[in-house]
Amino acid sequence: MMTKSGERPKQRQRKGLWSPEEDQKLKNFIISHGHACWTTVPILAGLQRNGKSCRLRWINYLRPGLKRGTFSAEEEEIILTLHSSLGNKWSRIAKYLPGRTDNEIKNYWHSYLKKRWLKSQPQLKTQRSNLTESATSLISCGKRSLETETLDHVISFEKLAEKPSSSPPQESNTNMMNSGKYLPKLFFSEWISSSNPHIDYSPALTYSKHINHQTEDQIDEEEVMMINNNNYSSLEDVMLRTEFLQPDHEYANYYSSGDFFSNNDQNYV
DNA sequence: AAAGGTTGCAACCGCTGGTCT
DNA sequence: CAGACCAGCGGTTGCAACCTT
Repeated sequence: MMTKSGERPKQRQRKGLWSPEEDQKLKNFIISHGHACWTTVPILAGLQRNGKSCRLRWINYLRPGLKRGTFSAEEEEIILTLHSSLGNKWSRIAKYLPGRTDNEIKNYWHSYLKKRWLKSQPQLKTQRSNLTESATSLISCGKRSLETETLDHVISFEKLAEKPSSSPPQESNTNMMNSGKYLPKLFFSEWISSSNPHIDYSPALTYSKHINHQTEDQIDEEEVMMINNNNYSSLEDVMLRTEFLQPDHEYANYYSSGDFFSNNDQNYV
């Protein structure tokens, strides 16, 4: 008999931090058997955990190829750029950061966000208060936290505004901030609907090309025009269109495919 | 030195969407 | 078609480590 969540009746399942022994058991089991069904993994591996917990532990901690330690400036840029367009879609952001997990990125964002907020520049405070004020009336009816939701986008926008020469030639970032031309679309991008592929993400789209490690020469004029004219329907369209140019492309797919079982066992000791 | 506050991060919880029967 | 199962996602919580007073 199974519960609704697919778990077998508990024989007192453990919670909390994982011990090194549990880690080893899980790691050994998945290396030798894979994980066809997570609900059966703890049973077969002899762990008093639920499948969800095992999955999370594997993905966030035990999976091979995970990067540990602080984020590089480049990774920060990628997160900020993608977040400004995608919102809190951590798993989607994580796809562009090989070796980083959605949980890690999410945690980093919330830590980073506070620092940025405290360090924020005086001239942006007015703009921020205007933004949060206008946002309050729209968001107050929702269950989501105004501080986290609105701030996320304000901070993202700050980052975009700071970029020195990455703005589209026809309009400076400062002007974008002041004119408010793009603000509502970007600021409320997630609030409106993060799943809507037709939302206009112009500023982030324009800036997104910089995270692909490409020089201007590598982006042909047609693509620049398409981006600036917003002919892509979403940021992912841009990313998908360019990701095959990235050296990390195979690396990123490698993790999502699970192919490491077949050819990367030498990573284990 | 100790108490209280803050930060960072691992893990849990509840929800959603896809798949299967 | 409906319901059950399951994986995955994002929000939230708990707690240890660190910092401040």
